[in-house]
Amino acid sequence: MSAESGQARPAPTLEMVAALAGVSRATVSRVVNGSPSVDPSMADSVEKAVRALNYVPNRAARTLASRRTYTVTLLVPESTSKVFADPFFASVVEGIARYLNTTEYMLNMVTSSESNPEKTRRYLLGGNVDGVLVVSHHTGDHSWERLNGQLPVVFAGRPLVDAGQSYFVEVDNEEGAAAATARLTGAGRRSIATIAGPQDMLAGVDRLAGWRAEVRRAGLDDALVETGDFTVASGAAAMRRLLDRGRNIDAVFAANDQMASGAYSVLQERGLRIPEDVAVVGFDDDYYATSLSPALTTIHHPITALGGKMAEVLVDLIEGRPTERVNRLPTSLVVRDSA
Amino acid sequence: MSAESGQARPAPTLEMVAALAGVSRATVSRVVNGSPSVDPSMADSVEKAVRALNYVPNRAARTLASRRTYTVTLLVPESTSKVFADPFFASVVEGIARYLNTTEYMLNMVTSSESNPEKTRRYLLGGNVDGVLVVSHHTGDHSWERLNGQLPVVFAGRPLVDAGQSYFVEVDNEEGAAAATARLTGAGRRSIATIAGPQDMLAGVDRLAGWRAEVRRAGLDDALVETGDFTVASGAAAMRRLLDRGRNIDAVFAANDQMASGAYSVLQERGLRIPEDVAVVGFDDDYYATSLSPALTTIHHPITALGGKMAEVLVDLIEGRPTERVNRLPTSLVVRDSA
DNA sequence: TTGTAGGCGTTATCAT
DNA sequence: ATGATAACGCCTACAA
Repeated sequence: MSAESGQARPAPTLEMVAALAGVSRATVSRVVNGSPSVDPSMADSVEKAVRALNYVPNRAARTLASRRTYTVTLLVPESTSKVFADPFFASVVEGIARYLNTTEYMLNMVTSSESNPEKTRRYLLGGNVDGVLVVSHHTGDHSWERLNGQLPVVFAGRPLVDAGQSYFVEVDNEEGAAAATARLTGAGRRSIATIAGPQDMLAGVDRLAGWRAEVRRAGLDDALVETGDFTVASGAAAMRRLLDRGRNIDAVFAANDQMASGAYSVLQERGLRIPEDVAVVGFDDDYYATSLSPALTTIHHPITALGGKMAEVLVDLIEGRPTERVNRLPTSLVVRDSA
Repeated sequence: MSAESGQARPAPTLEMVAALAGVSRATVSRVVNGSPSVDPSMADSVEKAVRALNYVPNRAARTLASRRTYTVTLLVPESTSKVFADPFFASVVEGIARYLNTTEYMLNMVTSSESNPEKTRRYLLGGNVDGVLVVSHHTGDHSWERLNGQLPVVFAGRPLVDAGQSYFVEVDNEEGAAAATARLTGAGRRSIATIAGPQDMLAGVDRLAGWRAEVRRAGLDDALVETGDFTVASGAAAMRRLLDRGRNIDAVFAANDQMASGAYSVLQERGLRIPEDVAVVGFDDDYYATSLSPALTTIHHPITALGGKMAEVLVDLIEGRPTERVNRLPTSLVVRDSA
């Protein structure tokens, strides 16, 4: 066959279905949209016609008439460059896409060029979208909450200061960190240090708070703190500083698995056994957790679930269903060999 | 009616702009769409009105009337689960998104559930999209080329057997492999082995062919071949088999960086120095390349560019511009310390 | 329960 | 160059 570069036969319309089924367009519309009040026999012949013609409603027409787009936008504030390579982002998107697949909503992505945020803003407010999902890495960046009241928006992570109006879903970092630490206290460890994350990031702050809460609850010293920036190297450096304090440390809670990885190397280079001499618990349950030796006991960070929940909340918002404004997802302890 | 929760003032319409500018809707439409034949002064007042009202064309209406959606779909045949976590996929998408950002096309993703490909098919052919981009991992899976002739489609990677009709863009694996090998022959290596990729994947086949071509060109033995499956472990195993042949090998071209990493460990465990005793060149220039020690000399695989080119070709196709059916992207040698 | 008819915001075809 | 006036395909009161 000769490949025409042009389009082919036009898609069947509601009207054609109506003709074939011998009913009015209104009836077809009702059947297609699952209206409750339609005579079963009619519905039947309509459905037959739909299949015969392989009819699919035209989205644009539907949107124009109903003023609903059935589209939600994934807004990526960062410069397009690196986002997609980030496994965190990838997992969130996966969760979103998976949930949306169970609905009739479509996902479309727009990376708001910081060069021209107004363009993005106008697009969103131009009636082209039913709702917005914001996944940023500047944790707490809710600058797009201005859209609230105009258009439903759901954020990943809570804002730096919760003004009580934006919808968001976050992982319960504090509880997770406390659980990680409890694994240590529960095993009789008495000198528990932590390699904290950056204190200008919510995850860093919350995880440190969780560690501190549990350590105090157990009546232990809460001064064994060194901070890193979530990288392997910073974890190693922090572990080194901790050890150089000359105190006898028998356990470490690292605020993420990468820093735990850094701690491993220092611990091992100093001849300390894991977990015999020093037990280690991480956070995130990522690639590093399983590839380390001994395998890292850590806190599972439900990133995909986070995305799924975001999408769920947004759809609820769009359809006017009552929804919690803030959702905090629980974490779980994954026990392996390091603690 | 009662007030809808959250929603606000309706977006300004073309009609409102026309009223404010004191012209007809047709004229406004012309101005907005940059029609050549409009009186400058008129255009001016229209633009003023557009800004004043912060007018944005309604996408659905525009689509309905023009029968153009300005939307392209990224089709992901795999099961949703793992795709996003794959760095290759992530980079391709990044390239696509970046290019599309320079156009007026929107990107929307649909992961075709293998459970129900017909649904996807109907959506695509239902006039909801102007074109399709297919990124699959089953290299050569062009099962969606059936859409050709109905809707423009561009694939990542060439089909197993090129029937001469589907548009695709691929990286020149063969040339890249030859360049990698030439780095070795050029340095006077005489006994050059290769750790080939799976021979049921195009990348595996092409890279082996490139190695073979260069090795023969240099008049060397082309029997030093062992195959892996692109994983680190398989690379180590292949290296071991190569060494166990008892031949004196002074260089190795690994079909990807991960297998090169595996080769490194075996080489080092047998006390062979890199590159003094055995020079190594990889392919992909990924994370492994820089984290290995000594840093790996490798072939840069332009994944992001691949995505960008795909989008470019698709848009050209949609707009009826002449375009090459097959695009082969050049690779480049990245010289580091292993060869 | 089913059909009629008006409209959703643009583009496109004609005249003018 | 500009302006009426149909479509575009569907939804939704409202009427029957």
